[in-house]
Amino acid sequence: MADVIRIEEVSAHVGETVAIKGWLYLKTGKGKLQFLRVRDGTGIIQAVVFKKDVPAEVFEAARRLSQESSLVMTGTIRADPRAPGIPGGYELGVDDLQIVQVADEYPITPKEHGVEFLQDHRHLWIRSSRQWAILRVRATVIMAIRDWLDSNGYVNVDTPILTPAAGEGTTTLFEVDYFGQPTYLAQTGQLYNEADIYSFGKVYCFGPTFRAEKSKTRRHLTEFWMVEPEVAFCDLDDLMGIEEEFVSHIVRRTLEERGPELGLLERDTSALERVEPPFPRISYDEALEKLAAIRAETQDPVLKEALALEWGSDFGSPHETALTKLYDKPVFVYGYPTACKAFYMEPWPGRPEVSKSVDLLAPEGFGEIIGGSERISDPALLEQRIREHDLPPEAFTWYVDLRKFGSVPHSGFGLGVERTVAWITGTRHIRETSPYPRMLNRIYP
RNA sequence: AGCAGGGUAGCGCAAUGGUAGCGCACCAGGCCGUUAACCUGGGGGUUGCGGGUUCGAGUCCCGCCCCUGCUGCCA
Repeated sequence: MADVIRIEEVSAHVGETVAIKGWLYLKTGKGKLQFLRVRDGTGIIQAVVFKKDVPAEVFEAARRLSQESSLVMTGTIRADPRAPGIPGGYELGVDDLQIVQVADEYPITPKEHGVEFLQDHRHLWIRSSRQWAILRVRATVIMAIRDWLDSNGYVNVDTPILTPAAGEGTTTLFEVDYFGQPTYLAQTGQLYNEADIYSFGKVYCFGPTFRAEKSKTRRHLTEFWMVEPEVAFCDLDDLMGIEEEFVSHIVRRTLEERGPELGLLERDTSALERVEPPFPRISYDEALEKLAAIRAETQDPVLKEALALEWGSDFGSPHETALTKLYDKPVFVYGYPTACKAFYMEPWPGRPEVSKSVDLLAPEGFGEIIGGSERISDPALLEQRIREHDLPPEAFTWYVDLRKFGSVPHSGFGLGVERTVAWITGTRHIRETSPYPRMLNRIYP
């Protein structure tokens, strides 16, 4: 039997007789000619079955194939500019064809479907070319994340998912019964990261996090993946430098390795090619001024109302969108009011009402993909903040301990994988960037 | 949680209070280069659930369930 090749590598096999194992994605029959578009997991290729070139039973088999039927084809690869596929431009002239299974009537057709129907069939929907491309990009983003961190001196030290107390008292947590003791699914690994830097210097944790927020928006999941680097002897400026190198690397790797997928998604890659350091850095105060200016200019009363903001409040979605439209690459906003941020953030020198925090907002209206800060290094101040936020001091004894044994300025951030993939792929709703998204009202399949 | 929109064939949609229809998918037939092919024919319905108004309800009224979009919260 001919060697089995992967569609991804088809250009290296022109003129050869090969075998391809896969599933029928689409069939357009034409009398004595059958066009089969076949997926194998690495791409899609058009296979052509001519009645005069194959035995009658092979042609009959091709005619019987239903969408998603599994098959093994043997034939010759040829270049043909008419041929669709990923990558396009090549097709298989079929000599022989074995059906592995004729699929039952497949519910997802090439036509339109509603959101609920597609989500109910997520186990099948992931085969669709758009979903396939997004999830391939996701895998590359994850590889680029690990690659950059591993090759820049970060040690991967994963943090627990079952935790005894809230990481950031503010958000709602999923409670689980841990042998009779109430325990929570982690919403961040940051506090443990802060312990780990005192052993390794630079660390990151990477895994799923859980937030029981009743959010129903295009940018929220209740279970999402987050990578959280944490660095000793690192201030807020250093942190922004790390973030822009890190994010630029992720984008560059995706452009290098997932061109066909981004093409299928019709992503404007010129916008991604501009993502190189340095990124603009604006303070919260400057951002407020820019928003006020946009607000003064707009004729749209709805937007005018949505952009109203007092000093001291955190940005909402409309503010982020308006702000990022001013730039053609990701933008840092730093120095948020202390009152709207977590308890552990270092205050700005001389301005206790401002924290040494920084968010990174993705361009084109995709919004926040990173949240980070310099952490409090003084034990007395940290204890004071725990009291001010009404957190149970006994749960944070170990965390305060870290400030007593060689405390140093340190900073870290969390990057949301799904939001980053949504931005890079140009996907409007975050649910398509997770293989099996968990949301308010969605836990199946 | 708030505001707005929606639920009719497997899927996407239509239907002044008066015989529930169209496209896709599916089945049968035709077609030698299709790009979500096309042509001819065919089967397929408890109109989300419960009550009410009416001679008559997919359509109007009340309650409930579910979905979508946006906002808040955040990555």
